[in-house]
Amino acid sequence: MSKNLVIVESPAKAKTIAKFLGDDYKVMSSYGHIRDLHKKDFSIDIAAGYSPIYEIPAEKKELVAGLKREAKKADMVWLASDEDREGEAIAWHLYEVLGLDPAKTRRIVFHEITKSAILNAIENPRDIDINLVDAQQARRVLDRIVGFELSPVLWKKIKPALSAGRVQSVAVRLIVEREKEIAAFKSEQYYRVVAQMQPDGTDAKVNAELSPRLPDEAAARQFVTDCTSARFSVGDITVKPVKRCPAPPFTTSTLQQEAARKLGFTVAQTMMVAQKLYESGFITYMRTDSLNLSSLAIGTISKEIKENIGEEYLKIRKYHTSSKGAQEAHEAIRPTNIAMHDIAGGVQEKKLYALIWKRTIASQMADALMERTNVDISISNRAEKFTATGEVVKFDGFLKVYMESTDDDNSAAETRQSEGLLPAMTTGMGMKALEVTATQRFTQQPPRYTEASLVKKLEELGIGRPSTYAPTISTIQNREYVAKGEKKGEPRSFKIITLKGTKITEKTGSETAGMDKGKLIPTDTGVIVNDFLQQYFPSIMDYNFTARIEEEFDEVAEGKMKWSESIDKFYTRFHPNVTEVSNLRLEHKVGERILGTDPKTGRQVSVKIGRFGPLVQIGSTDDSEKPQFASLLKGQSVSSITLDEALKLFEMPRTLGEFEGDTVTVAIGRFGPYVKHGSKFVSIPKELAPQTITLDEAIELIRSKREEDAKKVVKTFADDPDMQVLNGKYGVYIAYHKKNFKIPKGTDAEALTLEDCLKIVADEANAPKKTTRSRRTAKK
DNA sequence: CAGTGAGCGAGCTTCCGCTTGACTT
Repeated sequence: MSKNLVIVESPAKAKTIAKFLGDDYKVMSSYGHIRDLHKKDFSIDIAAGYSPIYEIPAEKKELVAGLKREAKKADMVWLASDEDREGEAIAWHLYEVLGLDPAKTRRIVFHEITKSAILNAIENPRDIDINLVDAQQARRVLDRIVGFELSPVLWKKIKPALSAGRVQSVAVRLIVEREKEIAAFKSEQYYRVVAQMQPDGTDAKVNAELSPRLPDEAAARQFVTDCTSARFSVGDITVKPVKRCPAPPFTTSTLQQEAARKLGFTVAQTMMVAQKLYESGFITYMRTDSLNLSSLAIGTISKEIKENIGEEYLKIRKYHTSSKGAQEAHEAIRPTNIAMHDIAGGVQEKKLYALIWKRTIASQMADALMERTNVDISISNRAEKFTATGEVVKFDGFLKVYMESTDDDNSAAETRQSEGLLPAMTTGMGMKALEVTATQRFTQQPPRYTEASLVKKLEELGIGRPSTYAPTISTIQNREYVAKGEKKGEPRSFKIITLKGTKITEKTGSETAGMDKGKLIPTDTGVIVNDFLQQYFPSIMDYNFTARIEEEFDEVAEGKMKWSESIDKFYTRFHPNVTEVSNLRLEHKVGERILGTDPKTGRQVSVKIGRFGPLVQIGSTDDSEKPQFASLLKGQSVSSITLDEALKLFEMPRTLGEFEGDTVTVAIGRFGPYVKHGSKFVSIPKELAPQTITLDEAIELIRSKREEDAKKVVKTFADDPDMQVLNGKYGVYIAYHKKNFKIPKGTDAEALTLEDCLKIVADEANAPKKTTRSRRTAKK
């Protein structure tokens, strides 16, 4: 029997530590927090000094009972949760819930999972830091107050089931404001002039760019014309060394960014794959904001670089976390064993591992040394100068293994000219212009956020934590505040003026401007909720709200302020504000826009957010006659829809005629336009418009839908028409009384009898709802 | 891409941060 019980947060960590400690120690995991405010109740007793009412969630009861049993048996309980605010609170909740004896309880922390670090921690135990616990309670209570007081205001004023919170609402604000910047953006034209030059007496070619850029077509034309009679000569030549440093090792946020850029992963995908790598023991913990590498890791990385890359490539570096609110309970994300260059596993796991491996190695490698040469080329009849830039790598350093990507792919393309070595040139040397090209360009609108660039921005603002970046991104999409959208670009033509030899030609090119795919775009609901919150709760929406409140929590952690005082200061201002806004009698519904009057009825036409999303309304609820409603179509927006477009939506449903004795109608539903025939529905494809579709086209759709349905049915039974074996997205399944059932693996679906099917249905119904996995299997 | 095709009502929704399952008919 173990004399000691060690409790850590994660089971994977528990497994590793158990190996170091031997039989006298039993190591268990708390799986994060074991206690929290009730999921659905407010659970804060405001009158009793904001006292939180905690409960152990049902799914943790069994776990807690197990911990309690083992704690009773142990001579000493070591609380080894992370050394940050949340970790301290976990230790305290364990202490309280397990009813631990102070004489037989120790709080320990270690910064890396090595035998010496853990033994050292055990040699140096301390008490639970109650100030740090209080700072966590303040954080928890504040977030609950903000979320649970603000959200109901939105239900009342805008639409049910919406949500607001300290983190998510600011994330939405960033996206909404970026979209407003884009809408207000006016692109300006300029002319970029590049030339291909040849130093006299050589056949070398040099690419050079004019600086500054030219403002308009007239200037560009004048410049190119001037070039026909100009003499070009080499002016100043400057050679300077340039160095580049490697990026620091990965944190959660930078891993999410690089995996998005280099591998095309979503942030949720990155975290899932990283979790697998962590559980398999390939990488260190993946939710971290620390840039630190353990001394042991640095040792093995050095060895790896010296042995396999070269001693001159080694440069040991210490990185310091600069992001606000970093708590550094873990290491940076790195391979647990750097000598392992490749791992066994799926394609995604291999790719992500390779990325982490390279980044980690590169972070301890030497700077890359470059030599950049700038050559000015003067023009006899103009004040501007061309510049040719050459860059040669003198020592590749970390670039040998890894190079960080940037979000801005345009700038990379524009500077491509400056790569490589320049031919030998000397000041005063004459040059010939082989070709001069002036191209009309346009300034770029601000970029929309991607999931990863939003995470980066949130981290910069100190909002959210490594464990919440991915869930926050999911939440704002699930609430339909933002969506990954596609923006079709606008075609745009641009002018190119070229001088070749002595001949000037002009032509027009075309490109697509402002196209975007997979970027985060606010929905109508997102914009309206954001504007509402900003108008009535500006302090919560302030980008610095979290930073300011964190400063106060720091004071609580240092024992300079009581946590309830800090909450009281906030609540006495916030709560009256909530009450006031909640009781506000608004003249219009929030976000409503009046489009005009319906020419047919003379009634008012308006758009707003309804119970089920954006809608158009003819008439008002005050009228004696009931108003008419219609949902907006995909791609339409409350902020931009016109009266004509709105009225078109009421041309549905349209009756086309009869087919096989049933009426055929067209309408627009939740999932877009559809044809209804009797009780059957068929979606109308994009090529056909519901306004113009004919009866024949509709019948064609109905027929092809029938064909598809026929393919879907694998088997039916004469004795029971309700029982069907169908072919769906995930394979063959059984449909019975509007419910679906999966078929056991390895069954031949064709051979199923009605009895077989009924048995599968019955088994499913009898099966316990939640399979509580037996401890026997868990132990193994 | 299998299925869904509303809109008074009654009762529900909601936060952020720790951590993994056991599910994805």
